[in-house]
Amino acid sequence: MDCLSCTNAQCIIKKNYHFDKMHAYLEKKSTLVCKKGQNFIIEGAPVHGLYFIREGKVKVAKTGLYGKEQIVRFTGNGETIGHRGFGAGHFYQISAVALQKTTLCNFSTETMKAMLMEVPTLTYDLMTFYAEELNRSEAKVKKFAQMTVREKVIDALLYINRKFGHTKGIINIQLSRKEISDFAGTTEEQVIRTLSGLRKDGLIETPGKRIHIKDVELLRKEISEHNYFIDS
Amino acid sequence: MDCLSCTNAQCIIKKNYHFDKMHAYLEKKSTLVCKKGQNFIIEGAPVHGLYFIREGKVKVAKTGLYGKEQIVRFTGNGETIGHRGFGAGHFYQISAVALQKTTLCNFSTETMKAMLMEVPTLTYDLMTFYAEELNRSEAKVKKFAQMTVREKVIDALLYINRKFGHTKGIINIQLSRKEISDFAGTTEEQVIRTLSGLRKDGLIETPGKRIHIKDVELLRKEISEHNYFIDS
DNA sequence: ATATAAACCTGCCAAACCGCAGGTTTTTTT
DNA sequence: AAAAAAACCTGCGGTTTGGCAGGTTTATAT
Repeated sequence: MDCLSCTNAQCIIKKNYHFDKMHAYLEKKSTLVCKKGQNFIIEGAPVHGLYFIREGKVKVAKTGLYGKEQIVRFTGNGETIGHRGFGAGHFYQISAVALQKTTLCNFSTETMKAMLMEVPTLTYDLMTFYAEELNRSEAKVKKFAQMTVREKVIDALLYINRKFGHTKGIINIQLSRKEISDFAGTTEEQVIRTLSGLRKDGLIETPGKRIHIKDVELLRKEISEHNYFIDS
Repeated sequence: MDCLSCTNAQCIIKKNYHFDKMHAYLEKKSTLVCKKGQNFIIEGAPVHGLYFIREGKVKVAKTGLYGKEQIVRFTGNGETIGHRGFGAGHFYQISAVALQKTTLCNFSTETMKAMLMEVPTLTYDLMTFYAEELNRSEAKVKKFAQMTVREKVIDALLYINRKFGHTKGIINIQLSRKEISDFAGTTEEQVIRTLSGLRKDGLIETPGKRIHIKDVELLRKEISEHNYFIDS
C-alpha cells in the first residue's frame, strides 16, 4: 500500500509527504486488513506503534468494570489511532475495533519518532491533532457532567451523523443501540427510550436499526446552550 | 523574569532551553502576576497565546448552563495552559483562574509557532504533553460515565493530593467543597456528604476546610478496579 | 473583639436514571 | 422460506442523585 496512491488528503502523513525525507521510513510501514468486529488494538497490550486508517471505520474504547465499555471516539478515513509510544506508557490504554472491513497503515514507535524528528511540520500537525482531540475530550467531560440523557443521546447522534455522513438523511453507519449508549455515556435502554421519544416528536425516523435525522438544525437547537464555541 | 533563573525543570521551555536558537523568542515573552481569584483566561475571548506557570496554582474550567462550571484540570509550577492558537479555533474554550498568587509567562501564538518550527524537540515535548493529557481526559470521560459519586470524589481527592502534595498528610491547597464538586462532576452537597462518610469510615480527617487523607493506599483500593493501567 | 459574610453540614423530598423481565421486530443463517 | 439468533422495545420498581431549606461552624472584615 503506497502513500502516493492514497486519497486521504487529511491524513497527516499524506499531507506532509516529502519523498526525499520520508521514503526510507515509509518503506518500513506495514499494512493490515481487518474484517468487521476485529479487535486490532487490545487495551493493556504492549504498544505497537501508530495506526492510520486508509479505508474503513473504527471505534476506540476503554473497558471498565464488568466489561462495560466507554467508546471514546469513532474514527474514519485518514485518521490516527493509538496515542502512546509517545509519553511515559508502554501499554495501550484503549482498544480499537473495526466497525466494518478496514485497511490500516502501521508505523512502529521507533520509525514514527525518527520521522517526526526529521519533519517538523509533521510533528506540528500531530501536535495540533492531539490539541484538538484534547479540546473535544474536555468538552465531553463537561457534557457528561451536565447533560441529561436525552441531550447526551442527541449530541451523540449529531456527532455520528457529522463524522460518517448520511445518504438521503440516513446515517452512513450501522451502530447498535448498545454502541450508541457506550458512546453517549448511558445505557442501551435509555438510548432506546430516547430514540422512541425523538421519533414521537417527529425529529428522527428509525427504519430498522438505521437512523434518519429529519432536521439537523432542530435537533441541534435542543442542545445549543451546551455548545457555545465548538460543535464536537 | 528570565528563563535562566527559573527552577521549573519540567517546564517544556526550560527543558528545551537553547540560548542560540531561542533567546530572540524568549525576549518577546511577557510576565504576568495574578492575585488569588483572578481570571486571566476568559472562555470565549480571542486567543492570546500560551501560558506557563512560573510559580503558583491555577484551575482550568469550562462554564456550562446557568454558570455551572466544570473544572477540567488543576495546574501547578512549570505547567502549560491555553491549548489553542494551534488548531482551527481562535477563541479560548476554557477559562483559567489563579487559586493563589501566581506568576505566569506568556508567549504569543506567533512567537510560539516560530519557536516550535525551529526547535523540533520542543514541538515533540509539547506533542507528548498533549498526548498524555488526552489519555488523562479520555480516562476521565470513562470515569464520569461509570463511577458512583463516592468513587468520583475519592478519585478527585487522590488526584489533588498527588498534584499539589501534602504536608503532614494535609493537602497543600485549600479548595472549597464547591470546587471539588466542580472537578469531580457532582454537586457541593454530595461532596460534603461523601466527605462526612469518609470521615466516619476513618479514611480522612477534615480540620476546618482542610483535608487530611489518613491512608492513601486504603482510599486507592476502593477505586482500584477503575484504574487498571494508569492513575490519573 | 465583635459583626458580618462565607463556607460547611444534614434532613427531606422529588426527579432522573438504571436494570430487569418479557414481548416484538428485524436480521441472519440454514 | 423457515428457523434461529440478534437486536429492539416498553412497563415497572428500586436506587441514586440532585437541590432546597435551615442551621452550624469557620473565616474575614471592621
